[in-house]
Amino acid sequence: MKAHPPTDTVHPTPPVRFSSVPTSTGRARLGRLVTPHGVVDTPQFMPVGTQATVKALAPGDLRSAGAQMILANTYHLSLRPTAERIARLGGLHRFMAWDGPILTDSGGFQVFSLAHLRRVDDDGVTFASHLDGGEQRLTPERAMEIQELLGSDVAMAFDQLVDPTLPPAEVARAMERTHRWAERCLAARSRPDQALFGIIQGGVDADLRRASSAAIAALPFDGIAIGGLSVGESKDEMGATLDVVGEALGEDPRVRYLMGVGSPVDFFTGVERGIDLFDCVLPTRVARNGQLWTSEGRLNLRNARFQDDPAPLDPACACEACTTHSRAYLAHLFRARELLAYRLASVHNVTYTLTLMANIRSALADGSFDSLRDVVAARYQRPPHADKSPLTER
RNA sequence: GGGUAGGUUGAGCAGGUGGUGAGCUCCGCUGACUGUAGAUCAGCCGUCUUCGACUGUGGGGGUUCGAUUCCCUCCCUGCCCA
Repeated sequence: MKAHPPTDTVHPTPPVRFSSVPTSTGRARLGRLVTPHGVVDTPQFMPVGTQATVKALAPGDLRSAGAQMILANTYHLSLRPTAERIARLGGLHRFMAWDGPILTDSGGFQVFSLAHLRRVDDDGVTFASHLDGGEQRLTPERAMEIQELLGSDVAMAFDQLVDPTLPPAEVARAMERTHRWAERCLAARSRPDQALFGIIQGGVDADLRRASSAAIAALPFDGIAIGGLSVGESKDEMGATLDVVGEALGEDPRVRYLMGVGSPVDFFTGVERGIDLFDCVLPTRVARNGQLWTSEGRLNLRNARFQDDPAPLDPACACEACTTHSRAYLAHLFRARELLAYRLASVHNVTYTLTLMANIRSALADGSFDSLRDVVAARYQRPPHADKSPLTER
C-alpha cells in the first residue's frame, strides 16, 4: 500500500469544519458543519438527488422545503452525462443550479444494489452498466477522480457494502477491503476544497463494527460515515450496531453520517446515538408512490377514501402542497398519473422530513427529545401483521 | 327488407369447429419501498363455507352420455346493399 500524506499537508485549511455541543440526550449533539457552499445545522437530513436532481423537485422547491445539503451519485453521473462533461460545464453545483452543499456517494451502494451487474475484486468493481450493459470500472482512485470532477463539497470513500446476513467471513472480507480502499481514497484525493468521509462497515456484527470503527477513525478523514445499515436488518439490530459504533468512536470530534437512513422513527434512533447527518431516498420515493408522511402518520393517497377528503394533505404543514391542495386533489392526480402529483407529494415529504429534523434540533436544545420521539413513534406505528386473517382462524 | 361480421367475468380482448373458457391488458382494491436500474413493484380483482367448490361463452329450445362448439328460433350491435 502506498503511503499517503496526512490531510493537513494536502489541506492547509480543512475543506469542512464541524463543531458540536453535547446534549442531555444520550450521545446526541447539536452541531454546525461549515462547507465551501454553506453551513449545515445538525442533526440534518440530506434529500437524495442521485442523477443531479432530487426527483420531481427543482432547486427552488428544495430551498422552500428547507434543504441545506443534498446528495448526488458517482456511479450514475459517471455513466450519464459523465463526470468529465459536468466538469466542462462548470461542476455539479452550476450544472444542476444548486448552490448549497452537495455530498456525493462514491458508488459503493451500487456495489450492493446492482449486485447482479458487477464483479468485485480487490482492486475495484467492474459493472455492466444498467443503461447499456457496457463495462464500467470503478476503483477507489476512479471514484475519487469522478467526485473531484463533480466538485462536491463532500466526497465519500469507495466502500463495499454487503448483505449483513452473509456468512461472517464474507462480511469481514468486505469490511477489510473497505478499509484498504479507504486508504487508497485518501491517497488519491487532490482537491483542497473537497472533504472526504470514510465509511464504517461490518454488518451487524459487534466485533466487526468495533474493528471497523477503529480502523476508519484512525485515518485522516474529515468525517465518519456508518454504512451497511437499513439493508434488511431489524430495527433492534440497527440500534444495537449504532450503540457499538457510538461507543467505539467515543469522543471523536468529527461529524457522523448514517448512510441511507431513514424513516421518521429512524432519525430518533440515530440522533440519540450520536448521528449528525442522514440521507435517504425514502421521503422522495414513497412520495412518488403516493405515500405521505404527516402529523397523522403515513397516508396512502391512492386509497379510495381520500377521493372525497377535502382536508389539506397535512393540516400541520406549511408547505406549498398543504397550503394549496386537498387530499382529494392529490388522490385524483395520482389516479390520473398527472406529473404534478409527484412534485406536490415530494415537496410535502421533503418539507415534512426537514421540519422533523428542525424539530429534533429544537427538542435537543430544550430537552424535549424523548417526548417528541414518543409522539412520532406512536404516529408511525406499523399495524401488527396478522399471520392469519380473522376468516381463516375460525 | 337483403347480405355480412359479431355478442366471452366493470372495459377491451384471447381462446374455444362435441369431452378441462376464471387467461391477458386496462380499470378497481390493498400492501411494500431506507447511501434511487424504482412516477416502481407485489398481491387481489365472478360467487362461496377459499389447500377447495360452484357458476359463467346474448335469451329460449333441440340433438347428445356430454354443447361455448352442431341445429332451430328470437334479441342486440357494427358494416355493406336496397
